[in-house]
Amino acid sequence: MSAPAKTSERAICEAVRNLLETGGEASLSMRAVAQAVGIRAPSLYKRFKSREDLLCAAARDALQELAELLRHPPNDAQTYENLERMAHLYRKFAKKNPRTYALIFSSETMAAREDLLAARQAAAEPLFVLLAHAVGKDTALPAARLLVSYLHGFLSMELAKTFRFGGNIQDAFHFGLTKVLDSLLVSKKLE
Amino acid sequence: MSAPAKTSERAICEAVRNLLETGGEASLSMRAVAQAVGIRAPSLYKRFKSREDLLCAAARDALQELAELLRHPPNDAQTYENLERMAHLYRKFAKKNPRTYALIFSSETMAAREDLLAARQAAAEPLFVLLAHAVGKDTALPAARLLVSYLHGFLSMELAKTFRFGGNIQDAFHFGLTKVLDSLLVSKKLE
DNA sequence: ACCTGAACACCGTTCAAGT
DNA sequence: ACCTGAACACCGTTCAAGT
Repeated sequence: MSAPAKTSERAICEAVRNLLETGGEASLSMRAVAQAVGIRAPSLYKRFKSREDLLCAAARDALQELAELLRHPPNDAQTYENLERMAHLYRKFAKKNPRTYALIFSSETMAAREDLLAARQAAAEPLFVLLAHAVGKDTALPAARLLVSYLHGFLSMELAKTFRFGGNIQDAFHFGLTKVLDSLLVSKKLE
Repeated sequence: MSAPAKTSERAICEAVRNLLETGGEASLSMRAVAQAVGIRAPSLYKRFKSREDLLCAAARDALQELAELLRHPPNDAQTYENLERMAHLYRKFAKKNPRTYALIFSSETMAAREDLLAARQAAAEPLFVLLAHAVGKDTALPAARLLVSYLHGFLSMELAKTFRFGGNIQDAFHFGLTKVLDSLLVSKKLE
């Protein structure tokens, strides 16, 4: 006879993300996660083959949420404004889920995990499409790498509290974003 | 009678960095570090009050090395060329010490550690000085934040193997760097 | 002062046993 | 099929004892 499932993969991912944001990685023991969803640690291994697998599932969950967020820009606006808007949505997501955001990019856990690389790629897709349309296929790739590098770098440093000389951080973000977009879309913007 | 010191803080930091680069964070147990310098784990606590302290010391060590590397640009060159050169030195350091580089910026361990924030600031200082000279005091801060965000973001993604669509990565780095520097120094460059 | 072995509470993971 | 308690090897850390 089947023991009824007390939880679900979905609920576990949610619990992981909540625990992570509340208490940091240190609070993410298998026992703590299990308790949060009302089971015991060994049961988690029926659904995830290791702790790393569990964290990756939570990261994938967050990446899907991010992809969703970026998927539907209002397409009546200019390319430039759409890119600007997506950048601010990206920042908003990172600031709302700082530790999950760090998890997504924690190289040690995540590099070389095919599913996660694909999920990151999917999240970056709408941005890539906009850029391809704006700068042409030839430069779309390096252009995307510039924009994504700036976004990730800024957020990474902002969340790690590396910006310590005051000044308005929001303004600094917008300043850099404008420089990056301008440098990529100069000709486009003048049309 | 004093038991003679079998090792030094210096040697321990070196061992930590070697172990880290060789085997990743997983191989960085207190027992493994101790063994690498010929002592037992409890002795490490005479010098560092916790594992986190030990990792921070290694990170500080690496940051000092980076600061040294960036400290002496040939000042007969143009500001633009100096910035370009520093950016490539920064990338070279990160690629040579990928896991140590990740450690330096691992937010969870490192945020809010005053000594590390100061060390990061010291490493960024020469870059900041060059920019202040180039764009003026008013915009030096956001300009530095843009450049540093780009550098860190690009390296962070490159080391995490996030760039998966081929294309020459070195070229992409230079492409983005040129866009960033141009957008900041347009007027300067025309002089 | 610095080093050590023994011990503590904790962790990820396995496994045989229950329903 | 899913859940469980007991057990394993490991970990960071403490401490009393050695020199």
